[in-house]
Amino acid sequence: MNKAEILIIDDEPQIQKLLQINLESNDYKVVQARTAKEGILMAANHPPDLIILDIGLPDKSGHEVLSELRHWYAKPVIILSVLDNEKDIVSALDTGATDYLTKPFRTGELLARIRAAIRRSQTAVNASVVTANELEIDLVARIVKRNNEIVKLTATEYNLLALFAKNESKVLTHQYILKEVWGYGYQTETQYLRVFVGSLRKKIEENPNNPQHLITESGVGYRFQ
Amino acid sequence: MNKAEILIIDDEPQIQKLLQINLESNDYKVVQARTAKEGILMAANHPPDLIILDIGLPDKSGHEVLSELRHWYAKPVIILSVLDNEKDIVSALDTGATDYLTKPFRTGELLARIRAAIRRSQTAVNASVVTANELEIDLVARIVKRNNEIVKLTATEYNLLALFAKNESKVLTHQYILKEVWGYGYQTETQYLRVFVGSLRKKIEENPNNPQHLITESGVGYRFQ
DNA sequence: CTTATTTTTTATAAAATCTTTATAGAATCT
DNA sequence: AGATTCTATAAAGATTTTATAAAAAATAAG
Repeated sequence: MNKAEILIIDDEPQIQKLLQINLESNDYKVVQARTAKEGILMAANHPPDLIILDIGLPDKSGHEVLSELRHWYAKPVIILSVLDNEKDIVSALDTGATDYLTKPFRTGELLARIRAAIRRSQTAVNASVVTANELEIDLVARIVKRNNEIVKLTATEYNLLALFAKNESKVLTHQYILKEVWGYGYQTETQYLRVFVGSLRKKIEENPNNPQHLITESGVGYRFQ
Repeated sequence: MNKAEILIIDDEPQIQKLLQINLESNDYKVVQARTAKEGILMAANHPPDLIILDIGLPDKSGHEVLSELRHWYAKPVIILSVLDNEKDIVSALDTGATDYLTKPFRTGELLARIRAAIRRSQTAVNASVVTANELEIDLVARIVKRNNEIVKLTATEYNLLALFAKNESKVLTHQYILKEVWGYGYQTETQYLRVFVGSLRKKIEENPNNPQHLITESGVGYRFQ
């Protein structure tokens, strides 16, 4: 397989250097931009396999860059931010960020998230069957199996799980989930979500009190892995 | 049912070993070949239920092997490749590959795809007789037997059951069923469906109150198994 | 033309699912 | 540490969906 190409949009030289060294030693091809304008231009000229985007850029906020990118760029965008600000995170994810990390971050974690994001973007398109350990979700047949046995799910439970499966290991915000599963206008009914995540966990988790698949991201949403 | 037999054509010993262990522990019988020539010979002498074919073989490209196989071998062929190359994928699928996976692959996913492929090849279009335990549905002769006795069905009942049989273990939505059996414009007549599913159950189920074949998927549709 | 069969409608009881409320516990913030 | 917000869970109530019988209408058969 060819080296995956990663574009880093960040104005801090230390971060740039750190990322470059780590990514290159992990066999990624690295391309760098220091401003929003430069980054967008580079992404447009030669679309990379993944973009790492800093929120605090000199010329334009990362949010704006993201929303601009998302008009035509479908591959993963991972957000970096010095702020551990919930509103910021939620807004970024809602705009279409694949993942987010707060500085300072652990390099190992970043690499893992990059791997996960790239893997997903490669298999997502044509994979009709999503598997996660003992779980198997067939998005065409609309059937969920656990240890090869069919799990009986209600329509809403299935829709919810399918949404998670399509966005494996990506944090989905409450708002986004509610909009996708219940429809526009239900975005404030967070309690629905809690109830249904609860019943899903009872059906798909080994131990629902210590979920391994449906992970709570407090204040933000949920993540499926 | 007998163990399904899988032929692996791959020259990398690690992959061979990995596949062998995983497949055998999932109750498949595994046969192995290390070259294209050997693989074709083995497939011809004793046709397996599925072939896993590596694209990068020492003596001949997997594409050639595939096209040669397809002259007489109709069962699933899953391609493995180190290249995540769209042109390659398209070309393989066009030559008749059932599925395509890039190395490194997740074992769970491969197993799921194998299951899906085998299931499809057993029931899909090419099968004119679908059997489910004591039931036998001959789609060419339009005859349904239960414990070897002919079941008398009306035209609509038969059309409905045939649709289910062609889509075994797949959830079909009300809308879809209505469109297929009654035609475009009947998609809201869900009650028809209930009535006919009811009468079908009386004819094909051991105990119509606890159906084993025609399963209700509340809020969505029905599933035949 | 009459009768039998099949399909469509209507009505209603039962089952399943979804929504809402209440409350206790966990996580996060100040 | 204490206050506040967020999360999990159970359970009651409301709503939707499903199953079934049976009548009415349409179609086919004799």
